[in-house]
Amino acid sequence: MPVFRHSRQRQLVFAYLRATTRHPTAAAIHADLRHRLPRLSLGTVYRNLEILRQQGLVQVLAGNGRETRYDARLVPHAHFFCRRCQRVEDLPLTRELTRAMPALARPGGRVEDVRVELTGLCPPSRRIFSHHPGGHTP
Amino acid sequence: MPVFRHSRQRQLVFAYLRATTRHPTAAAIHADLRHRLPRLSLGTVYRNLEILRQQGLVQVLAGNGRETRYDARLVPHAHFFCRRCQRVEDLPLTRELTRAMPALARPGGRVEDVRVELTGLCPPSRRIFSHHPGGHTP
DNA sequence: GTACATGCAAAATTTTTGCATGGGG
DNA sequence: CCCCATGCAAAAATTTTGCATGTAC
Repeated sequence: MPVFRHSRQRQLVFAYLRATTRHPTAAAIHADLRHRLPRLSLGTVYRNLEILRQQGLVQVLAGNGRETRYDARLVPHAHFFCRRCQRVEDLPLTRELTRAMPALARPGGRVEDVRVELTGLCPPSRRIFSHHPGGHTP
Repeated sequence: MPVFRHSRQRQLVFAYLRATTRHPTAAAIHADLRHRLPRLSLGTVYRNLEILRQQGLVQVLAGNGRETRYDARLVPHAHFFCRRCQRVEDLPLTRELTRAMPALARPGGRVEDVRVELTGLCPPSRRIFSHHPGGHTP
């Protein structure tokens, strides 16, 4: 296992993720960081995200859509994907759930990560949907 | 919303998913079904998976790797991704958990799908890992 | 007969990688 | 100094789509 260094790029990617609550894609991170570091390449963003993930500093959100999203919050939490506005929202996980989930796995293995993802409509999006004429539930 | 038809291809894709426990990727489904239907195209597999998902007949697994995997089991269950052997295994979800999870969401929205995914090492893979010389925990 | 579905191939999208060069420890 | 990291561009991998034609209803 290599000894990872602290490059400016890696620090920026990590700091950016820690500071946002938007669960950005790699492309979004790249676009935003380019304002500060114009020569930053998308490949470098991907490479750093993968390294940070290996270190357990970054969580990967798979989601429904096709782009992978990233998150650097350390406390265990779930994610809510709104299928209309495409936003991802953090949800607190109860202690109870946090404890109950690794226990689902077969004994003898090793659980390294737990992911809870809900999909649906967030409250504002749901309101918009029900105001639409032509809804199929009059 | 279109009135979906029952084409041979769609029936095959669905029947295949119902019969397997391997959580295959679109490419794997295509490869296997080609033995029965040589002219089946990968695009058609993707289109049908998307339609079946809209109907709630197929669940999409996001996982860790880059390919999306599919599942047609109807009972609520979790998934365990082994990072070594790359297999995906079903885990039963307790009634309690099944009920507790939609309740995490903010009231006023609508939860349409819940996904629980664990990542780590399955029991056989963990054994192999600990037999490796050079492990860092002597 | 109409609208949905398919095969095929091309395009679009997302992610990874090879290589020469730069820089942290 | 020695690796690790970067930028850049090309390649790979995955998913979507346009179009002519087929087929379920």
